[in-house]
Amino acid sequence: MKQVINDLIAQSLRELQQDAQLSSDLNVNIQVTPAKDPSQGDFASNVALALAKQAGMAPRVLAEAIVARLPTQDSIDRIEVAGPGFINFFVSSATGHAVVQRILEQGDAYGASEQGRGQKIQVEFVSANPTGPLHVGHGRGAAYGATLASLLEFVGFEVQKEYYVNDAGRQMHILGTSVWLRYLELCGETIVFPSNGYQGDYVWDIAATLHRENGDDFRRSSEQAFAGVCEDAPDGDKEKHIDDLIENARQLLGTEAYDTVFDLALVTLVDVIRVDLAAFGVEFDRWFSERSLSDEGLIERAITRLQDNGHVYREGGALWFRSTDFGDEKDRVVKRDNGQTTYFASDIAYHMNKFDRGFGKVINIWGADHHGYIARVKASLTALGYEADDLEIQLVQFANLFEKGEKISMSTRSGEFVTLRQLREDVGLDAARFFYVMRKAEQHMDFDLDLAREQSSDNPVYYLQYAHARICSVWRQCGDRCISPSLPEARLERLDNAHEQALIKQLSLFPDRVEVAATRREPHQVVNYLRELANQFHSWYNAHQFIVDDAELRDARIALATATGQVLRNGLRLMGVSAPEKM
RNA sequence: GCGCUCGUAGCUCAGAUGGAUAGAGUGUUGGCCUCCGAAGCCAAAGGUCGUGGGUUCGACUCCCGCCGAGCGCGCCA
Repeated sequence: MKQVINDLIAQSLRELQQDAQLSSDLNVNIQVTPAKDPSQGDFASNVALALAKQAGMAPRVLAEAIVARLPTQDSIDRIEVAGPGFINFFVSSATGHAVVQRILEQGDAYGASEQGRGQKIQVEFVSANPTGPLHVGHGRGAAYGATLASLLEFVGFEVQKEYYVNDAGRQMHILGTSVWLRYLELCGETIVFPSNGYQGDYVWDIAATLHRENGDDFRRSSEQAFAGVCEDAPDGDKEKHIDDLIENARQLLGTEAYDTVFDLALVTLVDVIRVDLAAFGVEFDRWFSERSLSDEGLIERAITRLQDNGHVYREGGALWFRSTDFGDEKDRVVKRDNGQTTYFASDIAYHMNKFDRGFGKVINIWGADHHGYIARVKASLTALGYEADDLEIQLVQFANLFEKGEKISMSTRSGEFVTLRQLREDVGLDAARFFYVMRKAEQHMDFDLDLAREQSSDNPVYYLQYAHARICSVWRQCGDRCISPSLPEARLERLDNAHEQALIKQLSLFPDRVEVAATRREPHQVVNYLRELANQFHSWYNAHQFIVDDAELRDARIALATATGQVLRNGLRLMGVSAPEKM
């Protein structure tokens, strides 16, 4: 409908231009928005206001001129000029009835579109280091990314969901060594666990598996493990301490055994993460290994390409990428003086690889703490000859967990954190998913555990689900009373009260809101839409009886209720939230 | 110090590309079930949109200064 009105206005403007009432070189962006108040019609446009200056006419005069040239259209009953120069459109009720029909016909597909047809888009999200189970901090990115991916798919994009596994860094070595030290303890060695090691219980679990599968094969004495190691904090350097331990582990175990320990830790944790995410309703199409980049020579290739393009120089024994040429605030090292490539070099290679895989658009969902990397990654893409704007980075702010009015603080290293699994088991999948996407992603958010846990009216997720359950209940009631509504022949013109008209209009807005949410990468728009929809349904439900003796009216109302249920279901599905028939 | 994100009702938050009277939820107060699910509905109260300037027909929205919060500024990953 919005599009129809848009076209009408465009046509009117063309005519005015042909008649030379308007100059032909106008720069117009026609804006049609749903009206806020029924007295202002169904849709409103501010073109006259926006164009008044360019046209050299008073807004209201221009508005009248536009209206005079608007082609007539069955779907529009009335057009008015109002306020400072708005053009208000009153849509005919038949148009609304057609919407209800369409929803019932299209079912799960109502709201879908072809906007992104033929375009490949990648959404990379979560990508947490596999050094421990996911915690609640990762949940927001997971829920946001999964919902965004669903939205993009719904509007026709070919979407690939990817998880970048950081399996090559120092953190992984710290994890591997932490596992090995715990294993030594299980073998009977007495050790003082490094303050910088991973202390969570899961490290013990992996160590136990290691011991079960390998017996004492990897046992070395505590004295050997700690030989020549720098002192730990508080008196020593805890970073140096753990690095020395890693080096000792490598020496004592040899490559093969060391890799066995390392890989067991990696494989176990990636698996834990995969299972946690699946239970959270989030599935990935691909798990991309950072190590595979170097295995396949992609990092060297990326650096060579930068070099060939003349964007690399050597200084102080290291190789630097001159990212300042592309808007970064300082140049970045890609290869250290010890010959090792940096994490950033991997990132360059990874993004190069993404675009080489044919994605027209790549969306990275990052925690807000990574914002400092945007400039350098984009710089590298430009330097390699890619279009940096094809990489879109969506930052997700942290969510602070609150319980009993107090903030819960967390630390991965110490093992003190609420895991995503605990959260889900605590508040339930629906509430967890819903709470995470309820707010705009870049907004700092307080996650109220008590509220999420609450199975009461205070919990917003139930508000939507309750509306859906009520609709299903109406059908059950019909069954109990041996009434079988006939939807296809429903006389929808019987839906004439204000509640019904408001509800129908809201239903008609769904496809547009989905498109806006997808285009602007704002899943919370869907949440807001559904709350409005549920609110309109509840109001109507309270004001009118559905199951009435008048069969015509009854069928019409049940048709509208059913259509509402369908839209609620479609919206909730996008967010990974269930639409229960009873609750 | 520099940079990024943000600041809207007591609390938690919506308000794209500037548009009509700044909106929900929650909390407070008062109503509504002999009736399809009261996990619901209706109403009232609640605001200097952090602050001071600027741009214009019009600013929560754009520009500049200041205040406050979170995060980031490694040859770590």
